Amino acid sequence: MATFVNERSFIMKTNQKEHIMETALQLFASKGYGQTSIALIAREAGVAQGLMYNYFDSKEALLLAIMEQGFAGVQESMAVYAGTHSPKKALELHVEATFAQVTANKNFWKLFHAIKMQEQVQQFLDAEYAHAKSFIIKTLSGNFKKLGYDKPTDEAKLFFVMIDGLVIHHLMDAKTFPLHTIKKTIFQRYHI
Amino acid sequence: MATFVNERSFIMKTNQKEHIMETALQLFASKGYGQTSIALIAREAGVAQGLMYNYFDSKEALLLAIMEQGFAGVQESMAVYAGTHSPKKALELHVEATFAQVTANKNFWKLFHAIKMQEQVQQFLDAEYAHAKSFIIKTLSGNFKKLGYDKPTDEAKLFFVMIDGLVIHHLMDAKTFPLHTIKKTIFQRYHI
Amino acid sequence: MATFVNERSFIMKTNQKEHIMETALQLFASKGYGQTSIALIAREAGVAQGLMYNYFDSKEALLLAIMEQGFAGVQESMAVYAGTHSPKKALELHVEATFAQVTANKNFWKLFHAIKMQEQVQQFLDAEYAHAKSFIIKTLSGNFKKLGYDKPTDEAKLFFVMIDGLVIHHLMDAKTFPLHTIKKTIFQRYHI
Amino acid sequence: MATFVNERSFIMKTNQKEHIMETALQLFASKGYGQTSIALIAREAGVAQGLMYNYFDSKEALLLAIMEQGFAGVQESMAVYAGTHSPKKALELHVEATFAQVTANKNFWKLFHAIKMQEQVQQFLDAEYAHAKSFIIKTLSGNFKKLGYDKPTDEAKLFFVMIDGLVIHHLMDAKTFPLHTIKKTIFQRYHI
DNA sequence: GATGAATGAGACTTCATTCAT
DNA sequence: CATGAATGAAGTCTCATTCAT
Repeated sequence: MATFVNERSFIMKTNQKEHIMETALQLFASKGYGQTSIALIAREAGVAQGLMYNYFDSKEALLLAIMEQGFAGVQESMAVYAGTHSPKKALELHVEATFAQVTANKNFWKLFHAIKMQEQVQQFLDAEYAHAKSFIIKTLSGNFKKLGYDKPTDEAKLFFVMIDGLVIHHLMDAKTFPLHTIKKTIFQRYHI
Repeated sequence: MATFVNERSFIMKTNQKEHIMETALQLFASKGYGQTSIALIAREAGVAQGLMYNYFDSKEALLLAIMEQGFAGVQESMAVYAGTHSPKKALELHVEATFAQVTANKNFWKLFHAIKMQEQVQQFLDAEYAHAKSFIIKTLSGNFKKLGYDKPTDEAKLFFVMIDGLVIHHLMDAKTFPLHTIKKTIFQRYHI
Repeated sequence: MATFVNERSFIMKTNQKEHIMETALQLFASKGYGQTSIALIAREAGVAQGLMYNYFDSKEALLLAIMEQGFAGVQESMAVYAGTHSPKKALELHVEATFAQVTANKNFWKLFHAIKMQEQVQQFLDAEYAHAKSFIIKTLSGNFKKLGYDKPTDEAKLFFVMIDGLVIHHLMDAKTFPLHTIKKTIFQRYHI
Repeated sequence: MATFVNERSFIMKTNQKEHIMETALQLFASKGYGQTSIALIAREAGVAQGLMYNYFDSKEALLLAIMEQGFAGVQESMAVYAGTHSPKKALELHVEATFAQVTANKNFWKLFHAIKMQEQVQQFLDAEYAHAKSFIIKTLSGNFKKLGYDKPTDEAKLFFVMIDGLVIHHLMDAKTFPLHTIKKTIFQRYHI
């Protein structure tokens, strides 16, 4: 009996925190971090303003928690195709995984791309992001080398910014930039 | 005499307005629009806070003026290669002109890319930006068609997001993403 | 059996109430009443926040309870030398008892002296404090009269504020104002 | 003409800042620092809340400014009797100057004594206060030595806490502890 | 045009207190 | 009795904007 109560209250707590994070993510993504007030998040989430501070030390800590959760998703997703593959298969999986990530997590990626250019925020993103970025480029570079490309690192960078650019424009205007249609053109270009 | 005085004050005014816009652009680009206060802009520009409102109705109007000035630069730059060219030359000129624009106007493009994902701002950007975007893609598409590409519109979109992605990453990390080195890889890929 | 359980729970309760009061006193004394939150007291005492309100109606009631407990100590201590003594012995005992009180109860006296000048708090202190103060002065005055002092009431007031001043400075800086060293000078001055 | 305007606006500015400080001092002294909100100060001073922050960086900075102004008064006052005097005259002047200070500046001294026991505030008081305290005790000690007292430093400390204790009680209850009546008893005691 | 003091709405945050469990 | 999640009022502070000079 007591166990049941504890479980339920644990679930409630978790849900409440999750609920706040989801509401905040949605608002941050659509209005921007700076334009989203704590008051609005609380109102939309249907909780009192003060409750936010039971779960997060500050508005910035809330943002950080959201970002970390999002990055955790990326790492999971990257782990999927980390195994040894043929270089072509690896390129294919990178694209597929990236698109799947973005599709499943649109709000997170909108927020991420909106925020990443602001110097002040880069500090706490850099630890996680710069590392992921250089890891991806190194991996891509290895694959392009195996495929006999002339300057594999430059090819990798170009591939990376192409995927990233496509994702960014897809997030802003999904109709004009549909991932799965343009993906075919990418695969043709790289003979995947 | 009076004419001279008027001219001088006109010049002063123009210079001061320009000076404020440049100061604001630099601060917006480095700290973000929301994190830059009118007080800071005035202090950095060496003018009184109230003076801003002689030139701009509001902080948002100041941003709008900066954006419009930036877009005017783009149109000028696009006009350069608007003439009839061979499709390859046209692609080359597009890349060159874009990179030249970005290099000459780093702060504007940093600000633009930082701001473009926020729904609220998109409204007044859309009029100018969406139009430019679709114009560029249409032009690129025409060139890819002339070059015999299979799906010229998708090729154009891919080309566009690739250039854009490269520019974005260059603005964030110029050392890892040098425009002129990676440009060569682009030209090779498209046989330019 | 039931009696035993009741006794135990009664003891627990008493101890817990005492424990909360002691924790609160220590925090009030070191951080100040206003700077000490209920949350902190509960955390330091190792109990739930809500539990406080089973024992005390409010934060102010907790303070009041602490103050009353402290004053009870004073009255006990004063009872010790309330008997008939020679006037010199009475003065001596007053000093000794005061210093013993302060030494045994540093936190309470720190809190008391930090709080006593705030008008708002004086209201509920006044009932207890003003009475004690005037009682002490009256008693001292009687002793100085017996000793043949010219203006015994003024002497009593001076004696009182001297002891009080010494205690206050001792509480703030015990090294510079050691009670037992300066006590000797007092005794010499009054030929005790 | 322009000079006149400048002068007047300078005076206005100065007055406004002074006016806020005086209002704040009065409220801090009567309600306590923690119990006095910025909103109340602004309301009492008849200005907007935001204006406070044109003159003071924070509520604490406002307190600091008030304290510094108060201490400046003390130093001025101490300079008056800093010259060479007979030791008796020096003691007399110390008492007179202290009482004059307190009488002229009741609110400041109420605030000071209410605040001085709070650990957190002591940090920025210590620089100014601890120095003044030890200077006064050293000076008094010199005088008591000249007068042939046995343990001049302990005498000085006792004298100091006696004056301080009297001031504190006078500030709380001026009727029971009138400075000028009790002063006579002090002077008799020390044969001044 | 130019100044900068003044405004006031609104942001983030804290915290005593309540209440369902 | 005990918990601690939840509340909501109130506090400090920021900042775009106005206006008298």
